[in-house]
Amino acid sequence: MKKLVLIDGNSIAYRAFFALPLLSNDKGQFTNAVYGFTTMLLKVLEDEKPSHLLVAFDAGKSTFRHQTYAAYKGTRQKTPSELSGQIPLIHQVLDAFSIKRYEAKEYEADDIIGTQAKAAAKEGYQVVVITGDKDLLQLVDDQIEVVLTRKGITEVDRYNEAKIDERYGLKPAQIIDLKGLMGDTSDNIPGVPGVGEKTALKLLSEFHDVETVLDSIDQVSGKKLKERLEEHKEQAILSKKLATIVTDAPLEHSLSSLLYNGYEDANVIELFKELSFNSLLNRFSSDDHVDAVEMKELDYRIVTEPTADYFASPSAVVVEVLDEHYHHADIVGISIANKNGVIFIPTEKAIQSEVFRTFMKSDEQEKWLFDAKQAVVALAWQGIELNGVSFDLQMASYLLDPSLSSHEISDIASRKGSGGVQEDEQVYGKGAKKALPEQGKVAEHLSRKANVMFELKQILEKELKENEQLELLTELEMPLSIVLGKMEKEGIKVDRTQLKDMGEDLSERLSALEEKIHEEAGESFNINSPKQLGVILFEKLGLPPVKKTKTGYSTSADVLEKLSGSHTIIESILLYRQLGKLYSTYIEGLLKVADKETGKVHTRFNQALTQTGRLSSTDPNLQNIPIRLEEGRKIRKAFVPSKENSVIVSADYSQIELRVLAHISGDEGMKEAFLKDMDIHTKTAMDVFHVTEAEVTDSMRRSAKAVNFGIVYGISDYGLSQNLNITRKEAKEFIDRYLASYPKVKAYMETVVEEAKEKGYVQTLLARRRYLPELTSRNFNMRSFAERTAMNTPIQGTAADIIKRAMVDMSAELEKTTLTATMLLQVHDELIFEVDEKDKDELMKLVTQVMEQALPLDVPLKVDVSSGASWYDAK
DNA sequence: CTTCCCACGC
DNA sequence: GACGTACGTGGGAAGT
Repeated sequence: MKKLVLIDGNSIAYRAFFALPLLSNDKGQFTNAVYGFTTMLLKVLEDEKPSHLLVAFDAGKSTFRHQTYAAYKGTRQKTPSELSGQIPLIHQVLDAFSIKRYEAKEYEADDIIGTQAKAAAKEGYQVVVITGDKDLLQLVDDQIEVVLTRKGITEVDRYNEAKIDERYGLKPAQIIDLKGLMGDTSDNIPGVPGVGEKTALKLLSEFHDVETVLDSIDQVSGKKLKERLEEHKEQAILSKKLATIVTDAPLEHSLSSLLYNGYEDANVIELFKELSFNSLLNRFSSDDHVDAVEMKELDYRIVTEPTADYFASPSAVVVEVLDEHYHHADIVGISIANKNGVIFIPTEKAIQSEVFRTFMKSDEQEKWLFDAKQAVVALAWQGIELNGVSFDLQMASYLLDPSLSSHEISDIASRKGSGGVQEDEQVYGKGAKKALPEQGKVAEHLSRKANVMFELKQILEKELKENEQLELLTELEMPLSIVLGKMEKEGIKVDRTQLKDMGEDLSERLSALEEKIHEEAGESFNINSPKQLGVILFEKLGLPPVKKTKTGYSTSADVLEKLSGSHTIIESILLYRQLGKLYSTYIEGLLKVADKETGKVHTRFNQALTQTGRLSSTDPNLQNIPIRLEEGRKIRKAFVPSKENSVIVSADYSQIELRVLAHISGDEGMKEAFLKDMDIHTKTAMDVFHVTEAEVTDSMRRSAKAVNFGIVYGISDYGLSQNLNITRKEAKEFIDRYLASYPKVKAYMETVVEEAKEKGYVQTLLARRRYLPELTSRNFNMRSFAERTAMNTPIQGTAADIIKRAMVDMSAELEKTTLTATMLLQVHDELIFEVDEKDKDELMKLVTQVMEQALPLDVPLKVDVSSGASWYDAK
């Protein structure tokens, strides 16, 4: 299908200019309209996938309309110079995208579009017009659609004939009659005074068009209206003529010349850099479109018998693991780049090579990697030790800006202008189609990666230094990744038999419950389907729907809890959900990933993902094993020591975030709580409600706890109101009282937002950064969210820094001692170990000491530690 | 294969 | 006053 997209250049530029704040690049050029136009353009290319494309511009000067009607566009304000200066830049963007643009002296963009649209439709094309100008709706027919910007530039409405009928009750051709009657102030088209949209639509529904209206004035109801129509007859005809888009303007190009063949990435990247469109560069480079970056020749050698002269210090080393589940995964191959050149070694040859193994093991031979943890773990499973990692490109990229969606080598490369590396997805494919290409292609791809890493290391290291983040990388995250790698490889043992037993019990109870629920509902249905459940509850049983989701009734737990008591089915459903979750996610889920022989699960900690600096855990996620409800907590009984005579030890920080807040803000009241080791929620209740410790009621403590919780996670007054089931106003008052009780916390909250606005980012005690461009957003929500994030991230992020440092320290301590103890897991503020019983007491003492001393604050850090035969018992 | 809803942890 | 509201991972349903 041939598809022509016509873009109204001036109209979109104009919209973009007013929709976005007045941005400028480092050369002082204003770029907001260019930016908005470009985002729209990218969206159109992606959504519409045009085979033919044209952007039309107004030539400016005098068109036939001015000659017809001198006052045409007479009231329009002169285009602001900040915008007109951007038009040539928009032209440059189009040139970079190899998109044809056009302007004609005597005609407006509308007329070019009208002419082109009708001509193309005649040839059988599907046509889409992109504009902000409603006038163009008149072009719509069964082959032509008009996409109108609604608010800003991203929100659009798509008009076909049906949609126009729905909106106006008119045929597309009647749009000009509408304009003829009501006029258009922005173009200074007069229309008939006193006739607005309502009256015009009424007249048109009765008489169809301007001419018929004017011929039938005597039939029009309303004396005043009759007079006006009579008086402004000619003006109405003229107005209609002005609003009519020309569809037979002379065009100097053929339709086939609008054929769109895509663009050269390099051209676009170059221009985006010039314009400082960094965010687009990111998005752009992660897109998998059209032509690949042109590649320079790279000299590399496939080596099957590595000799010492191929290795040097430092070397960039690529250890390619195709499966993201890198435990037990095959290594595709290895590439090494250094001063002696670039080589590729097939995996089996590398594993057999003594000289390679020695090189990898050596502490002295410096190696730069991308995701060192993955390499360490994958190699360890192959019996190869990796030491001497002195730079990790992925970690570096993450620390420089955790918000970037990709820290892939190819993306970092194109971001930094190095190019020359294909996306992994382009080389290997994705999903079911993922496969290994011939060795030559793999060798080249890996070699290019290694080669570019050599260059990128210098660039990112320099940026880290400028940010004073190099130490964070080399002294914290990189040592930590080695520690995490060991923990992942070690794994934690789950008792499969116990899980199966629990599973059988659950499964029986679930069947019984299912039967009961179907009985209570009076029919059988899928309880796991929110859609079906909603119909049963709110239609069949007639319960009041409390909340709606985008797609129907909400059946979430908090909704059901509000309904509990109104029908016995509710409680059954809540229990069914609870048990169902346990069964599918935790019993089945864990059994699926537990090694059949060893019973161990080997999670992967993602160290380069969260915006706050925390870790995350996948396959399985061991950071969300149930604890709150006893039923679920029992799952933890299945997590047991892997060795004989050993126990599980759990050590968790008590209130680490609030301690960090007390330290950062320096608030005396809050510090006092921790210096005196008081219960923080009780202390908060005392301070907020101005009562003595003895007077604090359960409800007061619960509210205080919810506010403390809110502070730690950066929730809004709305979030707090939901938590406490109170009104938003009450929640806000509560927060205000809290801040009044802790004045330095209030001051901190204010200054941190101010500073973040100035600098563009917030940071933790150990210089972890998070950029918050939304702080200057005009959208209240986005701005508020950014403000809460600014307050919260230094707190949560510093807590993450602290436990990370404790892990690195603890690992070093364990290596120094003869304790038979292994670190197994981290759950944000908790560390889990396995230890021989004889060393239990010593380990508990050591871990407490290390964790409490990890980072000295103005208040003490407190660690609760306990042990038991399973994770459940270590409480 | 993707999106939505829901639920678990900190 | 509207806006739609901590960070993650994963399972099942349902729509493409």
